[in-house]
Amino acid sequence: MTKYNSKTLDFFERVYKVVQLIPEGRVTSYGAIAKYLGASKSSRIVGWAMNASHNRYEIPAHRVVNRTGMLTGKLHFPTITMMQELLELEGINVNNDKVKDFKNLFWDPSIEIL
DNA sequence: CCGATGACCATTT
DNA sequence: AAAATGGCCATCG
Repeated sequence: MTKYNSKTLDFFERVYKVVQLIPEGRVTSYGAIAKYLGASKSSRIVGWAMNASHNRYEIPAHRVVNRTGMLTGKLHFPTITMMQELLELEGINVNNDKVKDFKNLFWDPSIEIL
């Protein structure tokens, strides 16, 4: 598949690490992850990392949404309904591709991780 | 090498 | 307050 530079791979792995730390029933945003990694302006690259996460480890990408709580990445899943189903399995209510109580369920790594 | 695109976000108008 | 614009950085044609 696509080849990546060692630097990029390092950044990707850091992203995966944070994503894997997200507790069940909680969600976070691309920007929050980028911020935690010290690259608050590189939220787009976090999205790329998630795109590449398919070939990497088992990443709970369904717990990562954009800052408004919308399931923007659901189109990249094997099936467009999988993301929502996975979230609902964890007790997260999804309405019209948006996470309900997103503000309350939001998990900020830079705050929750010491 | 250059221009366009993107699972985004913050600022400006 | 809603909509447009810019920035950011890696990937692709």
